[in-house]
Formats: sequence, C-alpha cells, structure tokens
Amino acid sequence: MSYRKKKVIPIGTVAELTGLSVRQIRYYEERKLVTPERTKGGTRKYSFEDVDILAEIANKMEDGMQTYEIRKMWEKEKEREALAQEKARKEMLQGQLNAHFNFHRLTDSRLSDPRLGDR
Amino acid sequence: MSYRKKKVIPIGTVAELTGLSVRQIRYYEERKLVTPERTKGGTRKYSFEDVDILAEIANKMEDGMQTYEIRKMWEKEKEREALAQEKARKEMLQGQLNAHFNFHRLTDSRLSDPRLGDR
DNA sequence: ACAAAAATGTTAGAAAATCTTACGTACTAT
DNA sequence: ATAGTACGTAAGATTTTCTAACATTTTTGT
Repeated sequence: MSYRKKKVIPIGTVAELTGLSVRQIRYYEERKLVTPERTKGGTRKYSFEDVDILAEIANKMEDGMQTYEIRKMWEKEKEREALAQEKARKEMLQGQLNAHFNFHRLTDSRLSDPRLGDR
Repeated sequence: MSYRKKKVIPIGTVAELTGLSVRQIRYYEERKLVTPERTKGGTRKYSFEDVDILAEIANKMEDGMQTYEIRKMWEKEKEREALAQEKARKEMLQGQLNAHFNFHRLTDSRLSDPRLGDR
C-alpha cells in the first residue's frame, strides 16, 4: 500500500499537521468524515490521506459548511466517480470486444480473399 | 515535504511495520543508523524512510553485519553519490557555458556575415 | 425571538504508549 | 579472560490517548 494510505499517525500529530484540535478530529470521526484504524490498545491511527481530508474539512467548515453537508457532498462525488468508472469499464470492455471481432473479421476476410494465398 | 520523509510515526508502529523490537530500534538510533525527531514531550517520531532503512538494517544484521559496518557502508555510499552529484553539476554548468558561448558565436558570426543584411 | 441542533471546549480518571536507566545474557573477537 | 556488540527485561516516571460527561458557543429552523 502507498505511504499516503497507511494508517500510522497518532491523533496528536494529526492535530499538529492540520491545526485542528484533538476534540475536533474525534468529532469529525463521529460524523463519519474520517475513519482511523485502532491499535490493539485502542489508540487511533491516521493516514496522510486522512490528514489531507481533515485539512480540507477545516476549509469547508470555515466556509460555513456543516459536517453532514460535507459528507453528502463527498457521497455525491463518490457516486459520480463510481459512474464514471463504470462507464469507462464498459467502454473498455466494448473496445476489447470490438478488437476481438475486428480481429476475426480481418482474419476471415483474409482467409476468404482469393488474392491472398496460403502462407 | 514528501510523505516519505515526514517524521510522524511512533516507535510502536515502526516496530510493527518492521518486525523489529522497540529495544532494537532504540539501539540502532544509539548506533546512529536512524535519527528520529522528538515531540515536545520527548517521544520519538519516525518517517517511512526510516522504516525502510530499519527494514534494510534487519536484513544486513541477519547476514551477520555489525552496526558500524552498516554505517560505514552507507557513509561510503553517500560519498560516492555526492561525488557523482558534483560531477553532474559541473557537467551541467559546462553545458550551459557552452550553450551560452555558442549562442554568442552564432550571433556574432551572423552580425559580421556580409551575406546577411539588417532586419 | 426562541428552542433545538451542531460544534467545540473543558475536565476527570483510566488505560496505553513511551521514556530513561540499569542490569543481565549470549555471542564474538582479540 | 576480557572487552565489545546486540540485544532482553524490569522498574518507575512521564507522555499521550482514551471515554464520558457537562458546559459553552454558534448556527439553524420555525
């Protein structure tokens, strides 16, 4: 996994990196904006990605946005991305099918083309 | 700074990531193989780079190498790299000088070439 | 304007994680 | 044999984080 996604940073350090209070960071977890992992002992561990997300939250909050608005926004985003992904996937599949049948069409025409001898 | 170089990981997590004991990690610091930062409170913080270095140490130790051998090895490496850097730097500088004087040579010759008129 | 909800501070006590220091041990090299 | 290397382990202190609760401030909806 990438360094960006590995959950290794304790909450105090996250607070320093983002400028948020520890209280705020825990609260944003309660509102499902971040999902840290836990050690056996139960202490939270965040990733750099989480840090970036939290920094982004800090901005949106300054702009007067509410936590559930932020979450909703992200959910829409994810959905859009998922659709785009799906679309891309289908197109690629279609492309492969096309390539496949093209290959056969070419092969067949060549085989049945009297101008082309056996090789 | 890159995620790789930011010192944010506590020693327990480093131990998990590397499979080394906390004792070993502290010992390798004593032998100058890693240099974590500290929080105000005094707890160590490591980077992913440190984690990689420690993993590498673990291998060398398994091969029966001693800490000071490892350090010496790295110092030599650093030196070689520094020399290579220096060489590259000089070559680039020379390249720029060449380009510079080439430019003037071409310009001058054009200016003094009777076949080329004013524009 | 007022009540409810949201966002955050603060405090208290417990638990987890880390720190330093020191002593013990096994192995290696001289 | 002695000394150095590379750890393990233990003790006690300190730092960090945890949950839960209550308080305060800000925002929102009616």
